[in-house]
Amino acid sequence: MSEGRVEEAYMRLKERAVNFQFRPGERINEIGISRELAVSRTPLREALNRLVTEQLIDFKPGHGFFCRELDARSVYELYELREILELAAVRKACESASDADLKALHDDLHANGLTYAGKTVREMTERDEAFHVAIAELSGNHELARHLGQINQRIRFIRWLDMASRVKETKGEHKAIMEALLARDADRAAWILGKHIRRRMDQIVASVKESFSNIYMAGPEELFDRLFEPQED
Amino acid sequence: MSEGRVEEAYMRLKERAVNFQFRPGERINEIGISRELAVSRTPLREALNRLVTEQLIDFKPGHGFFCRELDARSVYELYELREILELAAVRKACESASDADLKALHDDLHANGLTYAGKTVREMTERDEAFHVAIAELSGNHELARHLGQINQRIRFIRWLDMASRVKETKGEHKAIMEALLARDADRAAWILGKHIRRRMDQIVASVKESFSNIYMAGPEELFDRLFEPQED
DNA sequence: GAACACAGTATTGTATACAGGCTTGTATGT
DNA sequence: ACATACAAGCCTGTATACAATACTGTGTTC
Repeated sequence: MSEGRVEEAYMRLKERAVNFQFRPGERINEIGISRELAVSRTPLREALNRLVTEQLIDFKPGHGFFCRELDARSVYELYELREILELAAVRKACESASDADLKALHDDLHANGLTYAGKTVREMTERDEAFHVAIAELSGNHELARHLGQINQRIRFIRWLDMASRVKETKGEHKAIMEALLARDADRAAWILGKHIRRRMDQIVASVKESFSNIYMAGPEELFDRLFEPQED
Repeated sequence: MSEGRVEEAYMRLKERAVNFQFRPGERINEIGISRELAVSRTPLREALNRLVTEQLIDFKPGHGFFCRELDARSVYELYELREILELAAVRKACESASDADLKALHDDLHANGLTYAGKTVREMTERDEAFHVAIAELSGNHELARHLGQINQRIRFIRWLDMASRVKETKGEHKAIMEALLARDADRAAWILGKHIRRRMDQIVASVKESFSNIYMAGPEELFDRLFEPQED
């Protein structure tokens, strides 16, 4: 027993589903994918079924599995939900995180999180998400962090689109949030974080509405791997 | 093609997993269950895999599927998470729910939600959860309601335990929350709702810690079907 | 030219078979 | 009495086969 063909298929399919390496609405051909992943249809379908409950894959009985579609409304709701969870998390973190953990996050942010020159959009988005999830973990509520993680999976593609134009502000805002955290100023931390999340929500939603599929068609891979220019400050 | 053996197995297994009709930690014998549900192991395992990502079933590669275990810490975190989501929802509901929807919820509460005499614990817990989910839906954020629903599944068993002794207060508190909602008084609604959720969190967590498995052993079915006494007021 | 019918093909849904690991019970030895 | 080793059985993990359904493209008719 090789202990994990399902596990591997699950992770690789999740990667594809999160990144929209399938086209929205596209049917997923089980035979084709099973050949690509070198597994039979049985573990493949088990993995797909896991992704269905995470809403990363759609399933229509009698028709098969399909790539999810993201509409503007869901994106809006998911951002709203993200804001709710993150604000609650940052307040709890201010209350109950240990000094050592706060310092560790601060040091990590300053070591890796503030320079974007020469980094790819993909890398910066990863760092961005990691910072936010780290705050959620500092709340001490692991279930909260888990649900935030699930939400993040579903909007990661959008964050990529957004990050391409938002790196510079992100940097300063993360720094400000971190400082408020270190000062254990819950109101200020929540205020900055809320602004940070809501900031371009409207633009994001609008861009989903009109250009989501276009952008996808243009080839997302190119975008993710694009390098940032050297930074000024 | 009968369009849904997986679907049916999924729902029936979910019912069992939510209600702890499997013992915590117990391995789920695929052959046995597949006979009971009259399906083969293939769709059964697909359904089980769905439940794994909902954390209603545990999976250990190479060992099979197991009934989840609920520890006190998770219960605490899930209650905390529930409070976060419900408070945010009730505030949004105060802002943006339509008068008609508010009135509909009010009428439904008064028609069905306030009498417990002769009802079973199961029925009252259902009504309780339905009221809270209805508020979440009134927020207009369907993703929020969905995540709340997922959290509720995992703590439903605990709510049953709790409801047996808490019906009377529940009734009054629901009424008060509904009134604050109708008045669109977000602060008051959130305050009451928060108290309502937090109220016996400590006792609940304590009771999980010591008596969860005992209570289970005693036969949960008996508890769920127990009738309430006639009410005084 | 458009709509419809039909046949052939592709694809899903499920059962079953089988190999390999896990578990359990027993027997043996200390 | 306890621990350990071994063997038998059980169960999981996965591939494959097959039936039933959905899809596609072509030809026919109005």
